[in-house]
Amino acid sequence: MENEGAGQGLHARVLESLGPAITAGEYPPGTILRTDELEQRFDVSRTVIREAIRVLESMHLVASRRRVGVTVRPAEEWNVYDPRVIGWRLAGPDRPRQLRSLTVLRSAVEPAAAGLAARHATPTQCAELTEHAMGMVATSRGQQLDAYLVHDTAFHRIVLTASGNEMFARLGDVVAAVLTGRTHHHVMFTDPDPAAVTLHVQVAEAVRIGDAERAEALTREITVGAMAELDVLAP
Amino acid sequence: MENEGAGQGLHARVLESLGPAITAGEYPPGTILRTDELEQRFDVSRTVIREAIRVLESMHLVASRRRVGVTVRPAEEWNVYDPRVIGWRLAGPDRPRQLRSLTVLRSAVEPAAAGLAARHATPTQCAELTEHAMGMVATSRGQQLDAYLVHDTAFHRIVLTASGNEMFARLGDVVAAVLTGRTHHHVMFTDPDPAAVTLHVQVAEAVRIGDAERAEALTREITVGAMAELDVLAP
DNA sequence: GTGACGTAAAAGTCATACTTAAAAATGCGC
DNA sequence: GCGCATTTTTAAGTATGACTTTTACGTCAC
Repeated sequence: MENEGAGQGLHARVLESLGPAITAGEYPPGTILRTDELEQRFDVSRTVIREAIRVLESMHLVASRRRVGVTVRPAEEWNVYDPRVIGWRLAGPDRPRQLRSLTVLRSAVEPAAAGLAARHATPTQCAELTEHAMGMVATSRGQQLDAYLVHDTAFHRIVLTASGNEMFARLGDVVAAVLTGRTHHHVMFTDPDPAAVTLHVQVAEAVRIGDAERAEALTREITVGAMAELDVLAP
Repeated sequence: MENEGAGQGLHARVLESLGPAITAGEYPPGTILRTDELEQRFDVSRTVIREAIRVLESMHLVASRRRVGVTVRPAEEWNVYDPRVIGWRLAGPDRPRQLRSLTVLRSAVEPAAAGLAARHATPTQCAELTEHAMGMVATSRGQQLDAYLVHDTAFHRIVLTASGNEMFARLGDVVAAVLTGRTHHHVMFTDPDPAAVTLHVQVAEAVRIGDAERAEALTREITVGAMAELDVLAP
């Protein structure tokens, strides 16, 4: 996930404080925030608070109504595909749930993307794919998890992009976040599953020769593995 | 798609003017919008413009930099999952492309959702599913496309919700938009494909008895049909 | 109790003054 | 003429006070 950090400007600072708090459930649905209260709390002007509120509103995290105030909306109404919302939830107490739902999404999307990639990938993309698969092999043993992760995320990002579907392509950050989260939460000592590494190599090959069926099936195996892995860890 | 229309407030009015224009490609990437110029154009105060800009910025449609202005970002950077962005693009010249990419997304997600629904659907949801499948049968003949559409969208929305995955559930609006768009663009005279109607009935049944494999396979058939249908129409 | 009405509270809007960052122009030494 | 530091300038960012609009809520008459 792109680290926008505190962003620039005061409104971003307010946003980076309220956003995580709301998505963490610190303000139950229906909670009312008053503008002038926030003004004092953050010691900034109305302008700044209002702009932050507008952004939260566009994420459907809050709704602003006259004579009432800014009310926190229930989680079911949030724009859960907003990269920032995803980032905040991954950083908060809802992390396990979020990681799980994203992995399920990934399981649905990535096989389809791989199938399309087999048809549409450019020679360059095929080459990069093979390259990163090789990189994964090279770094799959001996505590090189960070280097491995770089190749892994790059690999999946390329598959999603090569699918030629813009909606798939924009999930690259999400997948990267899941993979990163997985690695850093996992037993950082265990080397990656050799079977998974092999699968990646095979996917790269299937995409290269344009075998959509095979690329899809192999990718499905990868995601099934990811789901299984999550089941072992999760509560 | 939820018709937020012009929303309330002046900033929403500005947004509903700039958003569609940008997503329609009327301002090529890199185009610079100056705040005071917009102020005059819309005859509103700085506050209003700034709030609208903040929202566009949160959608990654524009980036605001000091001493430069508000620059329009390239389409690859847009938050294409934002419901409003989807709505704007569906209403603009990019409609065919958008409809296509959403249908592909749907093809990936819905079968998986149906599989999960077979495991997690509540009795109530099963009942509703059957009810709407019946409704589709009842309205599938004799120019009742509007009534049919109501059942169709409800059906798919329930499947997505019943999957128990929040990310899937939030695609309900998207699927509804695609179905609606399909119906209203299509030959509004042709009755729905009887095979598709039957498939919906069978999906409802599979979900009811908890046959995940079958629910997934049948839903895949539905989405394959939707893709094929699109291929016939599209340029 | 119900309905009309008035009040007040909070968001929304506007205008203006001021601050800050950074692009661009300027000037200086070499 | 070229490179680098310095100043200038521009447009966004912030702060503030005055005013408008919507609307929840309490009041009063019936």
